[in-house]
Amino acid sequence: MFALADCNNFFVSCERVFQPELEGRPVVVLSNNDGCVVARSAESKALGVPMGTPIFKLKNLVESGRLAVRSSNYTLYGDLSRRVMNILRDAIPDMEVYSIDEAFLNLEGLPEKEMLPLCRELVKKVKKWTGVPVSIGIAPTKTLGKVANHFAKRYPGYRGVCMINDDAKRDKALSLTPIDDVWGIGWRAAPKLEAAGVRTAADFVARPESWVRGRMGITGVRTWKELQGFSCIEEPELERRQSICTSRSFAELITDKDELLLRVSDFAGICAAKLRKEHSVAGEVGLFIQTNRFRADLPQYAPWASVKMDPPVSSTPEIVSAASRLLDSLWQDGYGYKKAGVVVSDTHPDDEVQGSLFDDRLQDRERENKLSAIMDRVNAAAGRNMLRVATQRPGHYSDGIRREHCSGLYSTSWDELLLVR
DNA sequence: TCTGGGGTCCTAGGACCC
DNA sequence: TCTGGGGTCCTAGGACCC
Repeated sequence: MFALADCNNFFVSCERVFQPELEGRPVVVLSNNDGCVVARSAESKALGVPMGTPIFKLKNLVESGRLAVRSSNYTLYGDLSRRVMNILRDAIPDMEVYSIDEAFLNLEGLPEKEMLPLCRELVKKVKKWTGVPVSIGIAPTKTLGKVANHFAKRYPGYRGVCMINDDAKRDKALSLTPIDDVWGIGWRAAPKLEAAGVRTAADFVARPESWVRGRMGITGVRTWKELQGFSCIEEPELERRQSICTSRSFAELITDKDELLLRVSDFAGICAAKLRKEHSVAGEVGLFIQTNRFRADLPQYAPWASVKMDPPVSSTPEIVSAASRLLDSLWQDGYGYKKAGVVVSDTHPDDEVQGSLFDDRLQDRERENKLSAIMDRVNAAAGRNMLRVATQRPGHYSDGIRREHCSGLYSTSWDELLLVR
């Protein structure tokens, strides 16, 4: 059996921990650059605010004081997430952290009658120790755990925990679950299924496997089996990420190449530091730049390019310089750029790098790696970007990114305290 | 004026191998 | 004139997740 622990309205709950005046009010948290709604309190859902709404569409609600707004504060959310996960891990060490606000706990070996009391205790403990409300769904597969979790969240009678542990409960739950609420059924597949008469998860499992396979491929069949209690979604063994992307939208359109280079260099530097943090190197560096796709009145341009790195690298100078060369190749005058991103991919463990036969920069490379290691140490102690490549931007990473409703640095880390203005 | 960021997996088709 | 069969690897794009 799995237990899926999922924090309720996580970003909003984090804001409320330190701003209790937000309790009981409609609240939303916005995406980076204050673009659109990425988290809603129960009260704002009740107001009918859809997920992903661009904030300008909610102007009336905000200005009339009926809706409270916060910019996203990922330092805070990351901190609280870590605390919640530690409490869960303490109880069930065999845990897979699935995202910032949810984790699968493997309950194997635990007697079934102890599952519900243990999870109820966990819900109370997380709330008491961190202030974050969490719900838990218990079931024989991950997909059913999601279903159970929905019920735990929706109906207070469950007191935060719902368990699906026999056929009768499963059938009932499936017949009450709309098909588009099922984990693994996305916005493309759901309308097609509905058009074919599949309105609930129960309708879906009633179809033959071949029908599902023909329309949705192997992934659809997996969901179909999981809903019937046959576990087939494995824990990803990947410790190392296969790609790392750092991208942002900008508050203003950027028309100056040097200005964009500062941002792109900074994104590249962040990617390099992230790579080193997980002891990886990347065999490819990519860059995309984009104009504002919502401005139909302006010319559009959104190119992508990448370059192979042989041997694979993780040093800041090398990745920044690769990104800079890519920008040279992509840049076109006459456009206003709204967003850019650096992606490093084809990652390998840094102790398994194979030297290149034609590497004429071996010595430089060794020096740059040492330099990067020193940068990491200094920046860990003295604050992010204290040491940087000259084309990286000085100042705080949120400069040039809109954050007009940001909450305080309640849980805060040293580097943010140091760099905040 | 204002529309996020960061990932994974699957599939189909082409290039290439013997 | 005839012009196989069976593989792997890579890539781009689609779909999904939070």
